[in-house]
Amino acid sequence: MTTAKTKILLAEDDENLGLLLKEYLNAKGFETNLFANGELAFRDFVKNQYDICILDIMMPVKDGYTLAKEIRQIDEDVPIIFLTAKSMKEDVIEGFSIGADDYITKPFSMEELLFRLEAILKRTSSAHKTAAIEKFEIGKYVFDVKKQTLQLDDKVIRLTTKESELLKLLCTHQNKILDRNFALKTIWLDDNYFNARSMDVYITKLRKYLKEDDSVEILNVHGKGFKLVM
Amino acid sequence: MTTAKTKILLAEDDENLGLLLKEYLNAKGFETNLFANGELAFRDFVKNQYDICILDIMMPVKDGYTLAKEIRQIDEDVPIIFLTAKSMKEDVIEGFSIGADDYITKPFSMEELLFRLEAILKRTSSAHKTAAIEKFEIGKYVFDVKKQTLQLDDKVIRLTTKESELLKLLCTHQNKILDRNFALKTIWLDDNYFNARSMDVYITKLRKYLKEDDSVEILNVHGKGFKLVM
DNA sequence: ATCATTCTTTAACACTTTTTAACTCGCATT
DNA sequence: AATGCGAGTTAAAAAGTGTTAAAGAATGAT
Repeated sequence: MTTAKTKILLAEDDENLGLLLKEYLNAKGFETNLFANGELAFRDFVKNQYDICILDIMMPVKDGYTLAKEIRQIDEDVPIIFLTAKSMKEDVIEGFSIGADDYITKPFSMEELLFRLEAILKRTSSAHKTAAIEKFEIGKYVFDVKKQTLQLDDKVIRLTTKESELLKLLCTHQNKILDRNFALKTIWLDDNYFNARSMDVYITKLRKYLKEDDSVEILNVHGKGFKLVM
Repeated sequence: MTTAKTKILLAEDDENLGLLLKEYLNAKGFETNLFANGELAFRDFVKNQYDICILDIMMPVKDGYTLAKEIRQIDEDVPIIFLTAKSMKEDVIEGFSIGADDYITKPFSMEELLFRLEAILKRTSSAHKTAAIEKFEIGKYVFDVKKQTLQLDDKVIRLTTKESELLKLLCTHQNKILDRNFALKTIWLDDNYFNARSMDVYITKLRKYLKEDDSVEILNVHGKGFKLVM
């Protein structure tokens, strides 16, 4: 039996660094595909199966963060590592790193990258088998995150992506306050006024879906966020 | 079903001690996230679900006591252990330990920490299942903390967050004086003049809600605070 | 490509929550 | 009784939220 090589998607606009990384990783036994911007990387990601993605944040045409978000749209699980400039503020990186498995600040050593890479692959490959089904019980409802459905007895409500993302955040914070801005940055990527209003609209929708069970409620905490209590 | 690791939030500014504790706890099967100050710890707490918090009192930027209060704002139940310097007076510690499940004076052995940790987890994890409903009987009223409702016979009054928080504090101090500044710092985080006046407005509101039962009263203790008697 | 459908955002308006202001009353110390 | 400060109360201001409908985008089928 032949063990397939671990496939790496590498998005890096700096050609020197990109080729260097590719050479190094391939020498270490990986199969690396390099793309000069997020657009090209994404087009290839759609067509191929990758085990891990290494994305530079700063890239022309499509930046790494946007790319990561798009990758997440079609694959919730593939590990993503960000490459960030050291000059970036910690809180910015923190925002970026949401949904990422790790980030490395430039300049970094090849060894460091390899180390983290292996740590993540180890961690995710074992977790992969168990984390397949993710369901929440919300009162009498059953919320299937992956299938984006909300089930009550024999009635199945199909949720949209945004509805599902928001409900998932509420569930993971159940009986705690889900901070408005956190939710906005996580789901909408930007906590501006319009996105905030959009979120309010979705809260209304979720409340409508959940109104059949009085033991479940989405409370508002003025100026802070929302709380799913049950 | 997979048993998830118990997640520990560790806030400790002494890097040596912090890493040591983290290593030790992880070796014992916990998943520990270490933060160098209260600010960083809080930011992460908002985003993640922790099973227990271990907070050093003395920390730069944001001390452990302040952090604990903010944590309590969004999570009433998560166990909190304080790490305190031995030099602290007992009465100070007592004040600090309000809302905490335990405190350990430095220096302490790893074994001691582990012992207390497990004791608390045992205690709270079993309580968790029952303590889901937190209700107070206030005369003929029933106050549901989680759902922020005040019920009298078949009439249900929906309380706002601030109303609910204040009433809860009054209930936990029933027939005892609820200190003004304590309440302000707990709910408003700051005991300035305007917040104090705001609190007075809320006292008026609560009195109105509770006026149907003469056996219940919110008394003022001049210059000290308020007392819910019944 | 075009149309129909679904999802998401924007707009509009009503309503709530919280804070601030203003005025009044009461307690305590002189 | 006079003073000063704390507290009681009401109302308005300021900010935030609830809700519905329609516009705009994205998606999928013909």
